Amino acid sequence: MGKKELKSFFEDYLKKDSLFKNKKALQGNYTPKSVPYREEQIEVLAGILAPALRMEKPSNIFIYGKTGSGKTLCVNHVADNLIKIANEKKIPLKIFYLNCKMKRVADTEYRLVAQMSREFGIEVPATGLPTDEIYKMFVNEIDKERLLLLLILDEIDQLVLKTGDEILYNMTRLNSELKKSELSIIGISNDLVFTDNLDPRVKSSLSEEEVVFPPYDAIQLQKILKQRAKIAFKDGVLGEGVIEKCAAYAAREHGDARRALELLRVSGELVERSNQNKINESFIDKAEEKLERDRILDIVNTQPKQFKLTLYSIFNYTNNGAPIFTGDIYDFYKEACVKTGVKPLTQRRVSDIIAELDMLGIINAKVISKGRYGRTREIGIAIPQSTVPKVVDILKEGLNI
DNA sequence: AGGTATTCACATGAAACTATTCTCTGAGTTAGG
DNA sequence: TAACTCAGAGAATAGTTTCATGTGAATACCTGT
Repeated sequence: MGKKELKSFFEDYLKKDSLFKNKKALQGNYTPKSVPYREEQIEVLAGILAPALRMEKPSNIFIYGKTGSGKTLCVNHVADNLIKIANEKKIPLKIFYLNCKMKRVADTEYRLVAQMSREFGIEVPATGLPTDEIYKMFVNEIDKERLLLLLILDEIDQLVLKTGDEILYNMTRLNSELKKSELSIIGISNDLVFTDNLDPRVKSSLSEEEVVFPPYDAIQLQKILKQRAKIAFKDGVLGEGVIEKCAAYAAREHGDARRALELLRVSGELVERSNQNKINESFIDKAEEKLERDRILDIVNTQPKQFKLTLYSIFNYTNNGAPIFTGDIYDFYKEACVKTGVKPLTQRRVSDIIAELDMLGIINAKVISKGRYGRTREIGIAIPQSTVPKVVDILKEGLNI
């Protein structure tokens, strides 16, 4: 694009009306005024937490539900209202929201407590102190005066997966160390069977109350989408059947409302970019493709070198149609290491890396037994053919091949 | 033929190690009184 | 003597290695017919 055309491109862009009235309504962190189809859960939550306003410690709560079923949204909704009232009535209530999946923020015991301490204005170093030391600091700080603490731990299953369940035991035990203040925990989990392999002591004290968020069905998703679309888009932009299709796609994926909204937003963006002014069904397919491609490219881009090398080996090792096994990949990988001057990892480690790549959904790696010929993983590529070349390019670039 | 014992090629687990980043502590050093 | 510097000990964390144990089913090997 030449200089002149570029200028007129931007000018044209400005002249064009946007399809969007308020794009924020379709973005992940948007908080709508009401949460449809979750009245029941909100009511239950409110009921459990309400004693906080009388300075009585609310029960610990455990919340289950698949991704995009409105867990976080509802909890925050209730928490916001609660804290508003508490502030009005001058009740010493504090609510923390921590997402345990956030890398380098709250994904270990130390960091969790450190993060909470920071919210209280205590300077805590990122490392160097023993964990019980910062526990002590935290306890001292919150126990200075009477205080009710509500700790919302989002994606708590990830935390336990990484660090074990004693962390939860410690958290629940904190109450016995606190003289004046009290602490309640709200755990949010995507994993429905998460508590099954939890220490029974932890389990019973943590899930005094349980709230389940069932997935939305297609009809409910439609209503939600309509509500948001009304805020987000200008009138007459949405074509026939668009909402329905978005809802159907998301319903297929265990009723993930977040995904449905994302789909709608990206469709809108694609339409805008192609200089049209109406969203029709075909754009939803394109949007889904784009979302998926972006997700993959993003994952691939952010992997560490050894993961990239392993992935490169998987994409480049061909056995003309025959199934591919861990051993094959490891051999290829070792050669690739020699070529790129990287010190090869042990097979043990590469095996783990393959398992992790499988978890990320880039490859399929199924453990199979070949009988007399051993037990291994059968590896296949799990991304659409059309994105493979692009991924290989990224890998080559990242590895200087 | 039917049954069971082996065996392969890794998977899976646990522990220990390496390297980096950061704190704390106490010994040694410095500079001002 | 107070303030400063700096090395050494300890922590947390991420990524790995080492060592040990587990495992599903195709084959090898029996056994009795």
